[in-house]
Amino acid sequence: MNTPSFRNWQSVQDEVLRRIHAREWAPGDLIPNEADLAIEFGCARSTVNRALRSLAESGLLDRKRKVGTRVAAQPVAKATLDIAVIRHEVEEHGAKYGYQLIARDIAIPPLSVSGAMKTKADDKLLHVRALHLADDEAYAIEDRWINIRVVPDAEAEMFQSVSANEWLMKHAPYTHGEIAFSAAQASTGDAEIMGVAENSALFAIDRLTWDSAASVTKVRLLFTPGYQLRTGL
Amino acid sequence: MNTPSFRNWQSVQDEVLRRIHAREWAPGDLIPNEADLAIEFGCARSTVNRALRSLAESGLLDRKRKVGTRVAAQPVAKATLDIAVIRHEVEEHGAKYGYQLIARDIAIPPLSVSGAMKTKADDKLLHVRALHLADDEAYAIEDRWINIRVVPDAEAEMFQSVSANEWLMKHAPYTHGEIAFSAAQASTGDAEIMGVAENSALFAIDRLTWDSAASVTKVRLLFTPGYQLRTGL
DNA sequence: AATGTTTTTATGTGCGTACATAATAACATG
DNA sequence: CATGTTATTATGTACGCACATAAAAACATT
Repeated sequence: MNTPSFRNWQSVQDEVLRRIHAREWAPGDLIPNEADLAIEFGCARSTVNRALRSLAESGLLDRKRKVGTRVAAQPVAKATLDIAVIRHEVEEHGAKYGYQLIARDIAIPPLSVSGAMKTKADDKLLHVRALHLADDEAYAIEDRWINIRVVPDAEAEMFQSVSANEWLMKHAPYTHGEIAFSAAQASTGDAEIMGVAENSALFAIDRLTWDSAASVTKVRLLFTPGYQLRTGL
Repeated sequence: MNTPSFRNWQSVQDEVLRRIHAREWAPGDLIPNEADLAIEFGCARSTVNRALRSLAESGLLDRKRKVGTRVAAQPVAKATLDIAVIRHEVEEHGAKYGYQLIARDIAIPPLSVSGAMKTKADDKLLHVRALHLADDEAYAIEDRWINIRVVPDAEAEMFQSVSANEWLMKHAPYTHGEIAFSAAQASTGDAEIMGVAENSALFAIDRLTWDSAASVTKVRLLFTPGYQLRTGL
């Protein structure tokens, strides 16, 4: 067997993928070590390392020091979702973006919110509710609480024409966050705003972002029926 | 200012993150080039490269040859979801996993399925419907079509005790796939099987996987109300 | 047999150099 | 002036070496 010499990490990766896929290396199998592969492929070990590391990151390989590299038995499919600003999402679909502020006030949030955001139960937060439109039709309802202790500038912003969704992206950095996807039934009020049947199944995204130890904002986005969040595998 | 010498790529990354977060490098800003940063940090350029490349992969930096590296203006939040085998998902919640086959037959699928799977309209596919349980309660309904031309072994498998979800992971490799998340209303039949109210809002995952140019399987998973798919940011 | 210690081994990472490549800027040419 | 050509520059990556580190295996000790 001649070795056609794999000079770059991508081609090494492709060859590894081919072998996994052709079942030359079956799920659970231990594959040769980096040094041996480097010799076989006619490249440096670091090149093999780059290829395998990247495959491990995407969940296709399991690597352990001293033990070796094995093909993942249960290739946990890792789907990476790009959560963009809603305006961009709409415009990328080729639709005209629209925005309407529904309500804006500073109030003491329900305990579920102050609890999740770890603010004091009697701390006032900025509460913004808005509607995002695509081609003049309801696209998503945004219900957001903003920690004005962390983002004091938000108090001066009326969110009449710029959505909190977009404003915060620019003005409030965050260190980490949590995101959850679920399905929810449209409440009477939401159904009316969106112009859909009551109890429609809505796609919901709940996001909570943090700046170090302090919560920045908590938002729930409810999308009109038919909305799909898609990605490749 | 003394430079405390950043010896490994992680600490370089942390320092870069700190500067971005502290707005020393604001969104949209061009940051110093790798060579300069390497000098400043007292490490090799390759170490800086590793740190910046990784940040670019996670969407926080935009890099272009010759142009340089800039802090992403709209840090597109990339959420990576781990889509595991349902049994594992259930067991990780500390619940007892259960499985029930609802139906299994070989039939001509509706056009929506043969169209998406790019099989001939009169090609027969293996159709499996099953219920996944957690602590003896309905967890998710699986409705799956399998391309028996691509996975002939599936024809001999009855899926009485092993779910197609799990069996395919082991026996049918795929090269790529698409996944979509949405919300759906429970049909009368599904509601009855799951023991939930009709028209409940269910979380739906649709997945279509390919082996090169041939479709392997198309599946829709409907989760009982309350289900959440979560991850960090 | 149970426990602690040392060796071995495969991955993880750092370094410095070299060259490849994309995109821009500077320059030349009709 | 418009257009084509050539430098310049920052990232991208390959290479070979060195050493760090985790984990298992081999060995020694009680």
